[in-house]
Amino acid sequence: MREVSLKSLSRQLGLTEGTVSRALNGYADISAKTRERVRDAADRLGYEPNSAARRLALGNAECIAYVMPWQSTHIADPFLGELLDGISAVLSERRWDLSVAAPRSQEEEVATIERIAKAGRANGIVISRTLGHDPRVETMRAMKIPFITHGRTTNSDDHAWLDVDNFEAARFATAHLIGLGHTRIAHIHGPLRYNFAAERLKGYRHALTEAGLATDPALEAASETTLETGYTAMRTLLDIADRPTAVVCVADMVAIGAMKAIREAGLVPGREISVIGYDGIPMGEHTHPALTTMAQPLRSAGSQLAWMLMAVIAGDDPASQQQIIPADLVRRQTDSPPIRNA
Amino acid sequence: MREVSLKSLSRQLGLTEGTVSRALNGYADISAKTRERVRDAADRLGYEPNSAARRLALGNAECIAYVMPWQSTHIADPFLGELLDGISAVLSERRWDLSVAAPRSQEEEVATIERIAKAGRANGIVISRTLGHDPRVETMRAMKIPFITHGRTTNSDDHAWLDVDNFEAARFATAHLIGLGHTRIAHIHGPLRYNFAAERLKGYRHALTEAGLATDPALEAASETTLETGYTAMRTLLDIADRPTAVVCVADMVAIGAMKAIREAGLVPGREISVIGYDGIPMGEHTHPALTTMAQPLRSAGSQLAWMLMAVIAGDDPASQQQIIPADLVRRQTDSPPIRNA
DNA sequence: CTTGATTCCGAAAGCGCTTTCGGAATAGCG
DNA sequence: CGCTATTCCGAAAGCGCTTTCGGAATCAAG
Repeated sequence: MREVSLKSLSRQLGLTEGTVSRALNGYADISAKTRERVRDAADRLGYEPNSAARRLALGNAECIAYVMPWQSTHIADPFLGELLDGISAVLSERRWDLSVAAPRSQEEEVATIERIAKAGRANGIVISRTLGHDPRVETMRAMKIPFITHGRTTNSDDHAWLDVDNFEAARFATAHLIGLGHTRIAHIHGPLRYNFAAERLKGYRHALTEAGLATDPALEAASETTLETGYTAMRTLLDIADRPTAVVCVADMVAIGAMKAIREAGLVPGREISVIGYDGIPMGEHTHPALTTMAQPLRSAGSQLAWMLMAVIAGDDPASQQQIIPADLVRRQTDSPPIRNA
Repeated sequence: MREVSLKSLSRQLGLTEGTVSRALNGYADISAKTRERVRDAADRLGYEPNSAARRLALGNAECIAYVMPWQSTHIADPFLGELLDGISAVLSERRWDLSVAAPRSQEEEVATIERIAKAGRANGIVISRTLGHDPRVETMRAMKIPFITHGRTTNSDDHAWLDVDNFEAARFATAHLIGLGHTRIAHIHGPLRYNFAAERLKGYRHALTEAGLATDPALEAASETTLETGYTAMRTLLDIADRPTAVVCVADMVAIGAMKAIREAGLVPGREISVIGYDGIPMGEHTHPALTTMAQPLRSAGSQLAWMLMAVIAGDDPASQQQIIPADLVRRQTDSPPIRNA
């Protein structure tokens, strides 16, 4: 199997490389007849332009890069596949590539981004799990490379992003519990350097205040977005004197961990203590009892991100590519009015 | 921020591009002094060679591609992150790229591989979830592009692969249950086109035969590798006349689904019916009761695959890059002797 | 001091493709 | 039929880097 190049193709057709190239790329100065002839031959021989050569000549990487967050907790992210799938779907339409980098520290994250930008490896970058103040965003800004973030930062007026309305989601979930009659509502929040975690905490507090309830530091417990840390966070919440009758969790996995702690305390989630998760992972339908949660449409996030980034690359104002998606309450079995004697 | 190129760098140093290039690449015909001088300047200015140009000149993509399996069930794979992380880890040492493609059908899978090979986009390809007879393997063979598969095929003597000893793992799990005294042991298997599923089924049957027990088609139920299908498979197993007292499942998610069905039938997993999963996902520690499973070290699979593929790319005989990893029984709470009156 | 071996760098070609430019062949017009 | 406007393709430059080759300068040896 000899590599079929532009040279061999053109020689076989009795044309110049330039002509064949223009025919393939649909230039108007090639007659319809020869264009057909060239395309047929290309298909037949399975010609595919060498990507490095094309990229060099075009000065275009035809590639976007996804830089994974380095935190190890993120590695088990079940959404990664969907995200990549979504991005890849829109890229493949234009035959662009998706390159994935997995930095191993925060410094490497920044270094990776710099290298991608300087080497012209990609036309744009997408990152997720933004921090309130995110050094990655700073370097991408400095590098002047198009980018989009999955999640806002505290200062993201001028760049492209796709985010869930975290504040509103947490506020809504909390208000829902208040509506059910709860007054002692706890919150297990994520690491507050993550903007989504900080926003959800704010939303939670806002709902309390809004309803005339006092916020209580004892009712706020920290966790990572893992089952284990959700479990331990819930245990501390169970130990306090005036035990909460409900808890809103920063993530479904955290909620599942919390449910485990609740069961171990001899209580049942959704009766003595209501639990609301966040994410809408499939597993939530199958927990015992089934988890009530704030679900967000993740399936489309990847393609959405890709579309928006492509627009920025095409020259659109990044500030015009900002989109907020709502999260919906999915009521299952872990939310109910508080029990009188609890 | 003007892109710093070889030209601008060399001009600034009063040297030729060729000289600078050789200095940077450690050629011996450059004096130590100028080499230092060049490297300093390069670091200072943040020079990074343009990747397209480098690749073209080198005739080397410095990149390997991971082609995701197209099955949607796989998209929620929690291991994807670890896999990519592992691959990326070894690639980044050599400053290679990892490119990810997500085909949307079986035809596209093959087409994607062909395009990668023809366009010289990557030096090698890794795929996972191999089928017994896998068209992807055929095309990679035909394209003569180095590749490695995560999982064997029925005919994989001549290519590189990394695989778990599926047969032995299933045999061992089944034998373990037999050792506990079970005689009615069911198996929920995965889609048999997947080689791992077929192998595990074989191992299960072998263990029975080995112990002088008869295999019973009624005790073999099919599922995907999802919680839902595991649930429904278990329900059919619960309905048969002479109910099994134990079940070995093709995957942990399947086992979790099976446990749900068992609980719904008013039985408790690990008492009336023993359950053994496969994979060793973190969630298994937190199910209720905790899931006994055959665990495999997945964390290192990615880097292992990458190392081996690199060796093949470097010219090693693919047949020399084959590795089998064992799965270990992790006993938790769902395996126990059968109950007398069950 | 001459010759030959080294050391070190400049010059130039080339990787495979795209694109601009100019000119030969054809068509359109009076 | 001659002239200008079009149509279509060939020629050539260039994308930014690597690498081979040759030659000037330096060195050691005679």
